[in-house]
Amino acid sequence: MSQIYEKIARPRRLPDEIAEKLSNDINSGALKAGDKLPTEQKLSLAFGVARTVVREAISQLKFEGLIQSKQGVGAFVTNPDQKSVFRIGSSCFKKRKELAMVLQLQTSNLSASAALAAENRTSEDLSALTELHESILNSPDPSSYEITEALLDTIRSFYLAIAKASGNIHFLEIIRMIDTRLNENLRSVAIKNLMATDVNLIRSELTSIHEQILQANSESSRLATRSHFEKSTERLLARADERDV
Amino acid sequence: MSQIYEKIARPRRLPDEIAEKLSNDINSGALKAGDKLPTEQKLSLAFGVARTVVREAISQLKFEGLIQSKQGVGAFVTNPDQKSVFRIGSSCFKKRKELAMVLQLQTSNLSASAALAAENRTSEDLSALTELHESILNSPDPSSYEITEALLDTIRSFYLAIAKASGNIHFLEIIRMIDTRLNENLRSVAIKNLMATDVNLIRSELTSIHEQILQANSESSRLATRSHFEKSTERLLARADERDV
DNA sequence: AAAAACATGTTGTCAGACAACCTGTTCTTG
DNA sequence: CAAGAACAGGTTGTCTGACAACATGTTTTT
Repeated sequence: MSQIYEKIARPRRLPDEIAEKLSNDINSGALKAGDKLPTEQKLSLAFGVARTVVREAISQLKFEGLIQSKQGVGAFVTNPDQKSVFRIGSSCFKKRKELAMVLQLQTSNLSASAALAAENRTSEDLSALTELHESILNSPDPSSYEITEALLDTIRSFYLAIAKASGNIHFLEIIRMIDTRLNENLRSVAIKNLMATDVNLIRSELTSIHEQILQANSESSRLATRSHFEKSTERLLARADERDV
Repeated sequence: MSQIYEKIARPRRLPDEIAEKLSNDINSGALKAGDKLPTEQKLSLAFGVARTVVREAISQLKFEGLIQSKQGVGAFVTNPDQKSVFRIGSSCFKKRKELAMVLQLQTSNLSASAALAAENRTSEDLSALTELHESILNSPDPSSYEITEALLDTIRSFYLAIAKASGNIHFLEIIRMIDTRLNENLRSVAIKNLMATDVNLIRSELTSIHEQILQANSESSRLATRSHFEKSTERLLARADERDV
């Protein structure tokens, strides 16, 4: 969020590529639950890589819960309800409809966080929220790209502060994860969208959220947050409709 | 859900052990964001295992987003806000308060799913929901452990059917994941709790959810689901208070 | 002084070997 | 003949050593 010029274009490693191919085969149904994977030797031959590479790939998928392996027998695709992690793939930001699903998820979790925050917020949470809120109110109107970028990050921090104030670590973690993925895939769209929006509208929506959490009004916090996110989603999707995404 | 006698006591593999140790060091703060991990050679020496084992462990943590590595330089702990997966560890079911957090998360996501389900349900979704609902209504009252077990699984399937009917794959996946973890860690408590509860109460709550989704009433579905889950949580926590968890 | 070459350390990949384990087959033994 | 033991083959788990690819700091050359 703070550092700039990061994360661009790291070269893909072989294990990652293979893990993705296997993962796709599983998700696409080419490999069904209970199926036995080809042996590591066959896979390494088929992909033309060393067995260690295949093993690292399988190790990742085991960690994710997609695969279980038994020594001396083989590796098997597990039932989908044995997955032990939740992740959002990069492919989920391609189409407008898929993007909408991710935003629905974020909306749901942040609304619930806001409701909990109204009940559980500590004084540190409150001062953090207030500080970010003031910063948003006092920020210059988005004219340049850079200014808008800073505003966006402040708003994102405000969201995360709500998640933290909920007192529920799981909400913080999942919201943070989704925020990260959204930022990775949609940052430029979000910024352009923000530049084309009436910022005072957003300010008033966020003020309402802040106000309700401040007053420890759980249900109102939930509704204000949901309302804000649903509007934000509409704005973003309208924008995403026109262009790159 | 259907198969019995599973999942007990598989021997831990070395990479998993090492991944967990490193993961703990990161979560406990012994390794902070930006820190450089010891080299693979030093780690393999320190743990007394081969470098391939260390590499598999690191590969898992990279996959999780906890670590980034640069060829020729080293491996580094990433900021917590770069994690690309969401997972709930087994430690989150130990204490009553931690369990409550997991249940809050499930409540939030299932409520949102129900609201979406009321809008997006297909006819297949409806028949699946109706069938499960009828099955719950007609189920014998929980007397024996086995009967209660079957009822619990039917109710769980009903929840998952709601998630599926939302039409949002992410809700289905995260709800399924949480359900799996809850079932792994709390199944026996949940069954005993169900045996000690007035099942007609639960039946009427679920009927209300079913009814509202059937009538495509989004907000009522949301509220009915939240209400049901909050009551369920209370019942379960009261029970968990007394005993094993 | 700047650029090129080199040295060193680290991760990424490769190849081969053996250990641990599972399964089915064959052999032994009662 | 049947039950158990021994064996054989295949697969995953671990180990070892080597080299390639890359980054960084040092030395040498121009």
